Amino acid sequence: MNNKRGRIAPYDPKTTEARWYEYWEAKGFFQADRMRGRLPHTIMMPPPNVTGALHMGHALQDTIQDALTRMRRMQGREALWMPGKDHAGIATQNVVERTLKEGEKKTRFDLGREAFIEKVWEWVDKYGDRILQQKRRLGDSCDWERERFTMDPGYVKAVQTVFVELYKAGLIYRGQYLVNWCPQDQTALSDEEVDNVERDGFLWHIHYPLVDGSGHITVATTRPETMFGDVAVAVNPDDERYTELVSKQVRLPLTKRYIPVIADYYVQPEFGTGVLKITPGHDKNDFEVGKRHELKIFSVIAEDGTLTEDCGPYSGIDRFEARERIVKDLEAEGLLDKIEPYKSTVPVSQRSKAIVEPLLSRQWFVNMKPLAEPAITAVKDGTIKFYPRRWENEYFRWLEDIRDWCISRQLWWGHRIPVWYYTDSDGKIDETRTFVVSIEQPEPGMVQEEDVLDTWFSSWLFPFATLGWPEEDPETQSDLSYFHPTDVLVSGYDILFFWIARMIMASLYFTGQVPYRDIFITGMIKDKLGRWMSKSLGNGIDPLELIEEYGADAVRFYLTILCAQGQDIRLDPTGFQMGRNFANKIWNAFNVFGQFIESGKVYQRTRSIAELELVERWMLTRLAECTASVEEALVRYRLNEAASLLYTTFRSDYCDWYLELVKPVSGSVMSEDRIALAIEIYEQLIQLLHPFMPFITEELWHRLRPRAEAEACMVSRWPAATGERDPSGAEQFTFLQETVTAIRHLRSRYGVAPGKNIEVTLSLSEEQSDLSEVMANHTEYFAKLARVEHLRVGTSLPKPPQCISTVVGAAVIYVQGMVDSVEERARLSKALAQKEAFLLRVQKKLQNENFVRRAPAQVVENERQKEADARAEIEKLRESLAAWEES
RNA sequence: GGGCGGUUAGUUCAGUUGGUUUAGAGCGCCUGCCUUACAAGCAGGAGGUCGGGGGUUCGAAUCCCUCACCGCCCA
Repeated sequence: MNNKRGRIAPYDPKTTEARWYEYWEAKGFFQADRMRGRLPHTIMMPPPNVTGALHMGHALQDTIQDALTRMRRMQGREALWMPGKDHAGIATQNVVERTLKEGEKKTRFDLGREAFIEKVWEWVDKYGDRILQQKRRLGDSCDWERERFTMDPGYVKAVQTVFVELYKAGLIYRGQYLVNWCPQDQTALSDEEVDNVERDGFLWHIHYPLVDGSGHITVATTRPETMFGDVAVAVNPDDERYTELVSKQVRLPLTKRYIPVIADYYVQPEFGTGVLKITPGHDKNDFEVGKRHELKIFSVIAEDGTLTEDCGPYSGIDRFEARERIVKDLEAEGLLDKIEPYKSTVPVSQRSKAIVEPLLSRQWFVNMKPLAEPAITAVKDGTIKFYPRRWENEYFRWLEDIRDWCISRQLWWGHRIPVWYYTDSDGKIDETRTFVVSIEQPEPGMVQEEDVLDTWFSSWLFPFATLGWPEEDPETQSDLSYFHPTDVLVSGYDILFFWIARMIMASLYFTGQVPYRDIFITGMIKDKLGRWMSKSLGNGIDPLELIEEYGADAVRFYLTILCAQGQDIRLDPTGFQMGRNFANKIWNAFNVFGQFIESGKVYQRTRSIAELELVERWMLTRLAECTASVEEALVRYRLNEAASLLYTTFRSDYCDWYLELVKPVSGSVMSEDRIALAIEIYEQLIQLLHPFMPFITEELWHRLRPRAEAEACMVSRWPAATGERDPSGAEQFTFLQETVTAIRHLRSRYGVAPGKNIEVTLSLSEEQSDLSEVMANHTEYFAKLARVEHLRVGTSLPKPPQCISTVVGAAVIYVQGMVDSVEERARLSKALAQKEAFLLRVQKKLQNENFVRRAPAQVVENERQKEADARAEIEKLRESLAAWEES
């Protein structure tokens, strides 16, 4: 849509963004090739789930990874950003099960394992690429040719090899232990997949009658439904209330079973009644107590969460319904003492949100301690560095107290465990014989383990399994030695243990190298109220909608601005306007000189910096400073600093000052040499902006000059930080800026019509005499920037009649032709008061002997300079004020 | 219970090893303007005793202690 003057429409990202991604990909710019013999730069993309859809977290992390990759590529590194996707065991299986149920009204058991897996593959083939397609909209410059799926044949082999190797090394074992069991998904979970959530519950006080008839002992429990698994009641040995009861027998209520009273220091006397029921089959602590006292273990809850057949009339009933019935029946028998409200911590499956049941089960485990130790060392000795550093503590805490990893899952979709069992004559597993760990079937007739591996057991290999490991082929092997270890991992702290720490362990064990040298931990994106974005809350923001509305460049730029060192981000979606407006600004700025560019013509600057005019010298200086700072910020992962710096340099320096001064007046054209410099600076700025806003910069880069077929901004050479500078010219221009701003202030303050020309006298102090000539030579700047028609410049000029004035440092500015003595005196007095207060503070510092003696010389010198400046300014202000008092 | 992070302008956030910061930016707000690149814009402006208290220091938003509130992780 055109604005009121009917000229230029705002920048439309849609057409630009669609065009360039295809171009880059077609030219093979995303591909990394070790044969080019350059220094590599590798980033492993955290592989998104095949079931996933792009969310703000991906958008943020991809923006960062892409910016780093693009910068390194432009700097001449062989930049590999390795993409992939994760098979996501439970998530994917759930999705396919649901569609199966909705579509064919069948369960996976109706289909059987093989047919079901076939269905999952169909689903993955159809929808699995969705998220990676979405990532292309962001502009991700990853090497799609290398894309890997954690269920690719080669990857499967890597996972199996890892299992076999770890088993051979004695680090994988099978055992019967109390595991976290999710009754909903009907699988075991690792400790990391379980959250401990505080819930409102009750503490039931239940009488357990003493067998000798001498009364009862009262047990306090939060889980009465597990009582059929009780094997003892326990008291603290030091608890005198119960000393006499120890080793007596009690009758388990609602049953005829007798169980002993035991003494164990695990019991806290002050909790409840000081008597606990011991249920080793359904509580981890009780399990330990049971082991100490050599008690039996009863499982009374089945895999589906119902009570087992050992529970008499309650068998087959769901554990929570059974709880209510048991309590009611206890009450009926007069065995319920009381019910207290109680906040208890319950284990909840992160995925299904179902309450996890500790269940005795035979599973596969990894002994983590030996793997953890080198991983700790790698961070302690600085081989791996965390950004921000504080995540080290979290990392160490987890690794130093690491527990064995339950890796088997009772699922169908995933990496089937490479273990084989002998069968008996009925074809059933022969439990009397041992098993064989092997990738291939060791003997005909042997059957493979039914369980699959935890998805993270494949993800933890990602950095090296994607680069060819464990193939012996020298071709793929050299990719591994060239790109691994990778340079930096960008990820959120939510998967620090699940993935990041485990990758370090796996890479160290299997390649002898760390997987990456730097770990950049991003904050998490929350909603405006600081809540996690979730489907159930409906507070999620879809990055694709944002891209639709603002453009990918705008979304990326604003996310970069927000991504300060690991802080969580409360996202206000209206903020993306900033990025959109900035893109529009970049677009329009091009027109200033772009309208004069003759197509096919090459504009080459002929003047050296010394021959340039003042604002041009200043701009080149600013550009050089900006370039150096951007690079420094990027290398330190301070992307937000780099982005804000570019924002200010482009918008304020380049547009508001430089372009305003070099653009031709209406009707005339721009000189070729001016165009050449405008292009030169603009080109460098958009190159620096390219990692953050790849699309618009690519488009404009091509408009600046005739480009050869294989050229592109994304593979252009990163601007050198050692640009031409003119510090003293820059300083002179800075003074001019301050003067112009002061004049504008007066104009605005006194309501001078914008179109009205004014007459100005600039009176410099004797010390500023060198500025006098410079300012006098740039009256045109004052005319353009502040509509100063007549500028008189000199040292210690007298105050002209009929004027208002202001003070900039030691200089006085008089704007002629207007008077408002009341306003003027008020304004000058206020300025004077402020300056005097400032001077006082500075003087106080300087009068302090300790300060002068102990502060660094440069700091003291600065303060002295401040004092001198303030004195000069105050003097000028007093003079101006005095002039008013006289009139 | 232990650990970590946060508290800065109306709001969302920057602020590096304590001193070029007289604490900045975006959005919002006020005033004026369609000034021939841009109203998704320009110019000017208001607005903060940096959560409270104490300490270290010549000097603290920044370091230390303590308290309060918010959030996260672990048990």
